[in-house]
Amino acid sequence: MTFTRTAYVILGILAWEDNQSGYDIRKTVESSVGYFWGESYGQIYPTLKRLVAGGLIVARSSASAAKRRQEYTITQAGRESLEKWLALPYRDDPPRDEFLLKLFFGREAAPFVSIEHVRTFQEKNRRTLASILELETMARARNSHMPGFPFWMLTLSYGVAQLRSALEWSETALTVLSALESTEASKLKE
Amino acid sequence: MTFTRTAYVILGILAWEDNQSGYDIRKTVESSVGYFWGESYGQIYPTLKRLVAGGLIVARSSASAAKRRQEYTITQAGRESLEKWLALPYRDDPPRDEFLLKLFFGREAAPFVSIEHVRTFQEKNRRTLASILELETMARARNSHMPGFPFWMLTLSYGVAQLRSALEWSETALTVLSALESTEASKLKE
DNA sequence: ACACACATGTAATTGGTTACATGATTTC
DNA sequence: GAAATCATGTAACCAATTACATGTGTGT
Repeated sequence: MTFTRTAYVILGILAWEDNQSGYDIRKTVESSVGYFWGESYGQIYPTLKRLVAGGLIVARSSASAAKRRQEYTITQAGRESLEKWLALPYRDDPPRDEFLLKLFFGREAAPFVSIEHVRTFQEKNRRTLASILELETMARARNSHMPGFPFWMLTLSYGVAQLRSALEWSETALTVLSALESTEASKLKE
Repeated sequence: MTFTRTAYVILGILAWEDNQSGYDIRKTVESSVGYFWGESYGQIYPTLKRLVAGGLIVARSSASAAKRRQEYTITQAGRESLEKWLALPYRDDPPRDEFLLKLFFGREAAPFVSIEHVRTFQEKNRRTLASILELETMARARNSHMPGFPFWMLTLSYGVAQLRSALEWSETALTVLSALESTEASKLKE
């Protein structure tokens, strides 16, 4: 049997915090690795079945079974499979950043278009940075005893560093672009 | 007719430098936006046909037709279509960074595994940074007169900023991880 | 003669999202 | 009683890569 990366995300999340439903797993993914990894239900539920079939997780109906809720636990085989996968070289998928693409072709558009894109980019990054910082504070307060904590912090500090540098860059980008806009405008007057 | 993003990449590249073949376009993409955008032949050739059918580009056999080579030129309709697309909000596709994912789950693996991943990450980033820097130098020397030049430089400076901050981060990450490794090791001795 | 770069294209597969469908439980 | 959240699942679709297939021109 062969698994997609979703399978290992699920295994990782269950190794981190056990007894979660598909629904829980999605929420956990969002609030832990969400900044750099996403999973959809359309991917999670079928993968859970396959993981059960492969013996890497086990399902049990929740204790308060009123809610038709399945909870999953990672097995020893699951841990071993996760560990093996983690030791494999990570794959970097081909990059596709539409923001940069549109900026690159900026000269084919009206000047304010690129400025608008950079502003949107800036706002998005500000919001993401704020949420990571918040997460970091909460994590430090509640989870600093967990063995996975330092790894979590590393990914957060990476995010913070990247976002801060993106925000710095966007300031200079806006300067460059508005200078460009005014020279464009003065050219039109001539 | 509806086009994928590949179509707009092609239009953008042809607006930038005209009379290119499918093969050329791929090379140009690689050496200009390659750091943040990739295109495969399996995507380029069918898209070229669709763009011709839609009247956004025109094909002509190369002057020295010996080499069975099609060259493409963007039409007025093509420029307009590109401009419209550029003005649309950029979409950010859901992030998926397997490096960060493996790092996040690092505690489920042997300590050296994460260190290895960070080292690989560092080397890749160093190489990419070097190639961007080289590209920047060449671009400045040859293309600084082009109207698209400032936009190009913005994407390059973004890349440089991101990579530098990633490289800084990886130094501290390695420090954290090796500290972790030695405490792990001393725990085993006890 | 061989290898490498030029050049074009298709078919199979992948890996994924989105929309749809359904219904229970909790909270206001 | 309405709305939001919890909860699970499937089907349709999509955008893309990869592998395959083929052949020419150029440099050594």
